[in-house]
Amino acid sequence: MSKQERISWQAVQNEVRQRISQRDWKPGDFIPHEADLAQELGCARATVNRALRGLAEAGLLERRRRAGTRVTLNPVRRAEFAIPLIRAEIESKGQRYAHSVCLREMRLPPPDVQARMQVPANVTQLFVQTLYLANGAPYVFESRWINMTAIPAVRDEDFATFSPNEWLVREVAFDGGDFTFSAITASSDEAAMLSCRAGEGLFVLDRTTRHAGQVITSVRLVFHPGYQMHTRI
Amino acid sequence: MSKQERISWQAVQNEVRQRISQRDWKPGDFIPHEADLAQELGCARATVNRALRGLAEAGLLERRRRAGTRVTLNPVRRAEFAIPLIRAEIESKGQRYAHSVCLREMRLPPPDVQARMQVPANVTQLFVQTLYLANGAPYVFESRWINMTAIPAVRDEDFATFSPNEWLVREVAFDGGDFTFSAITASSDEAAMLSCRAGEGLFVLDRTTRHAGQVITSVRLVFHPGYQMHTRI
DNA sequence: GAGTGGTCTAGACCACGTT
DNA sequence: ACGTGGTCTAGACCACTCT
Repeated sequence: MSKQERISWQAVQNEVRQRISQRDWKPGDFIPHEADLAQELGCARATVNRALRGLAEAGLLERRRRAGTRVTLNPVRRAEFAIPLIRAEIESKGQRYAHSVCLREMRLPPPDVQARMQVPANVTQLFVQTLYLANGAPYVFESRWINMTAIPAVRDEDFATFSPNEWLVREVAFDGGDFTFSAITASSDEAAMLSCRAGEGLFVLDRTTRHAGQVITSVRLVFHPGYQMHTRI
Repeated sequence: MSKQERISWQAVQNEVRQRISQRDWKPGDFIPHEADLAQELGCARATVNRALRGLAEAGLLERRRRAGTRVTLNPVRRAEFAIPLIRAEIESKGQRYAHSVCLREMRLPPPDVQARMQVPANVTQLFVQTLYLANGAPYVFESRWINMTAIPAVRDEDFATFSPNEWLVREVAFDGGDFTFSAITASSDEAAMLSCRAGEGLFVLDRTTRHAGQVITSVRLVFHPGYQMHTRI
């Protein structure tokens, strides 16, 4: 009797990855059908399916019913970023977290914010500006609009113990959002807030957060000079 | 006879999502075991497993053997970016693509690049600078180091028809990489390349690409002023 | 129409972490 | 130790899509 070794779906993935990597199967090629692969590798078709599905999710394969499975021609490289709480980001670097609310008032949003938030033109919303500090040094400057219609409870919140960022994460459920990353040239105001020179290049994240079809909040984060965002495939 | 309806794993996911969303199961709570859920919902345990695994991957649940499954306390928000070919990115906006190689020479990498590329200190590598254009206007300026030991075939390539970006994607397999996003203040050289003023804030992507444990290439992309990178959850 | 991936089932065994 | 999630199997049917 030959020993019966169980083939894991990870083993199948590795095998397939290798064949692709070694150009056994080239970009654009069709690879064998699930049933054939299962027989060749000595495992159930479900195991092959599990393996190939993972590779397809990773963008390495393209699968279509009836047509078959092929090696992706131009693998779209995808990078995934974790979007942590600012507090968590600072404390994970071993630095001391603090925040200070600079401004908190009801205000009429400018047209672009009205559009992003899908709110009526003549209704004021809550506008909060907050500076976040790491070891006492400016880390990121936040300008945030909060939809008062969607989140009426925010009316009585002064964000002293919980920053707008934390408060919203704790109190409100999210289910979607848009992110835009860009670079700006620091204005004198921004330079003053972040204790840097006017004219420096600053990393910016604009985020709009939704829940149940409503926009909850729209925020711009301007990071200190030298800030970096990392990820890895 | 009651009609036998098949329960899909998506249906199970929706049910679970709803119970979490309705605070039926609150953050931190343990949810029923797979076997119990399967019986309650009238499907196989494998179906429940498929559903819960997906929610765990999405960060909504935390699963541990023996301990059970609980609703994640502070769901980590994740954003996924597609990293397209520069040509594809430009052409997808309906703009005309072009590139021009400004510099191509063997050169000793500076220490930080040596470290990133894990190459010996006294070996020259290929250094290529390329400007990418959209409708004739500077789009992104690329400074790239290519590991000649790993990719000897690049010796005879002048990147006239295929840019370094495209050539490498076509000729070399990747299996990993590091990405760093940041903002810089344009130097006069960079300003000249990108036809902008010195001192402007520019969006920068540093990328190091690996294959089979070797570093293939290390590249810095400096984008034109106003460049934005979008994503959505 | 027919072939391929997508999914469900019922049962079984295993790995691992909690106790 | 023991219980829970993790996985594999063999078989079946279905959905989609290409010809």
